[in-house]
Amino acid sequence: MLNRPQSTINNEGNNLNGNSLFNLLHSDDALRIKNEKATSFYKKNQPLFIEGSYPRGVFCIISGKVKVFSTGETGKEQIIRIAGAGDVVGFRALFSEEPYRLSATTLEESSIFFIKIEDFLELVHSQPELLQAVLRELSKESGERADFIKAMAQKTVRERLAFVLLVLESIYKDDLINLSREDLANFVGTATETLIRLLKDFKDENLIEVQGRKIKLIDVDRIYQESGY
Amino acid sequence: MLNRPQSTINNEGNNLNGNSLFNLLHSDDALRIKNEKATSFYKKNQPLFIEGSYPRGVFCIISGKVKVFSTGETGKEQIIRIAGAGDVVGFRALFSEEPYRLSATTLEESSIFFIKIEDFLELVHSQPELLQAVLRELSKESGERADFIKAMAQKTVRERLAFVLLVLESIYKDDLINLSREDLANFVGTATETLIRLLKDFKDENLIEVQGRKIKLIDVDRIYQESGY
DNA sequence: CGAGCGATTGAAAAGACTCAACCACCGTGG
DNA sequence: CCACGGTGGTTGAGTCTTTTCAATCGCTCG
Repeated sequence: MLNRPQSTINNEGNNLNGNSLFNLLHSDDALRIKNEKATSFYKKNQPLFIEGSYPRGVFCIISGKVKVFSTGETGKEQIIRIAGAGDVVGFRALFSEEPYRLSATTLEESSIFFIKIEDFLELVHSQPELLQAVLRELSKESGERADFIKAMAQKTVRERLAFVLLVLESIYKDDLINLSREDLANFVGTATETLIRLLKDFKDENLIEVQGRKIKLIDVDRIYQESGY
Repeated sequence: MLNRPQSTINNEGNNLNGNSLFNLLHSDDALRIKNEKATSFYKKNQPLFIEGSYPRGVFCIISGKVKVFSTGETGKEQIIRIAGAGDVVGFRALFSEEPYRLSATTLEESSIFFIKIEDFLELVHSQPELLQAVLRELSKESGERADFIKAMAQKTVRERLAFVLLVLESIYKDDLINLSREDLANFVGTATETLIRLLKDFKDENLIEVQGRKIKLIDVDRIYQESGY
């Protein structure tokens, strides 16, 4: 069996075990009670935070999807991560004493609970497992980003698309991948037109099926091969 | 005055204040005594650690330069970071319970002290400031890497070269930048030939001066403009 | 129905890479 | 002391991927 990059860029890997950041936060009783009220519903395309502003807390995604991105000088977004249910977003900036470098926006209706910065930091410093989880998550993120840098520098657009499709599959799980062509292009790091042409190639080669804007992976093994890993 | 990206990719910013990871480690008396013996001299091109192996500790660079990189399927290296005196290398993997994703190799004769993983972790968990520094450093690294991803995806090679030259200047400080053309290309994320041609352009435009393999920045402000930030 | 946005296609241009050859420098060994 | 070989640096030319720009299409919404 191929060793697919399921734990890369997104952090699905952690969601399965109880020690993930999300699970530790979510299973905290006091916090949960507090958060019965703190859980909010977000419509599509609502921002959680914006590049340059200062962090006020962390966001735990109960359901829905969020894109985390940075906007270039030309206005083009580079998506760094797509987060889904069980992911925690926006905790990096809490420790760096800097404003956010990235923005986060919902991609679909989402249910998200918010933990205030004071509460979060207090928890982190009072629960060793939580601290451990934060350190692990941060480290993992940093490592994955190094891989991403290499991919951007050395891989072709086609290879990156294959890779991104696999990552997205692990985030969308049973659902079909459902992203605008532009967002998909901004994740792969290419022009929208190039992305569309490559998607068509993939379809012609029976690697994927396309249903409107939705994408279904047909031949995962071959897509993996195409990703060049 | 332009706001140059001095604190990006490398971590020079921290070296000036006493709370940097390096300073906290270096000023720890017990550790320092222990490390009188643990400080080693490395020749040029000696590896500190290699992608895929398991971490045994962290490396504090007293003097010299180290490249941190990942090797692609084709054998081409992508340099993620160049570390110099006052930098700490190899601590990310300690917290992620993974093998190293990156390799590190000296670029010149270096003097480096090594802290064993047990000692390091014990210190981190007994000294709040040190923990704080680790969290800050990890966060900063992750944020910088997000920027790097965007640069790779959206900027031209020329812009990236300008940017990398500024970063390198902050690492080489008073010295001239002294890297092989290949390493420079692998940092910028381009082919060696392309890099050489662009360097020539920069020279013709009086942005830099070239002395053998060494590079001197002449017009920093204009280089900054060229970087597209 | 018309406006507007996202998706798609085509054609041309540009940026960057590859390949191949050549040069320059340097240390080695005869 | 000098020829030799090797490595890193440089140049040229051709190719290819990817981008850009322009135009069209299809659909939804007011």
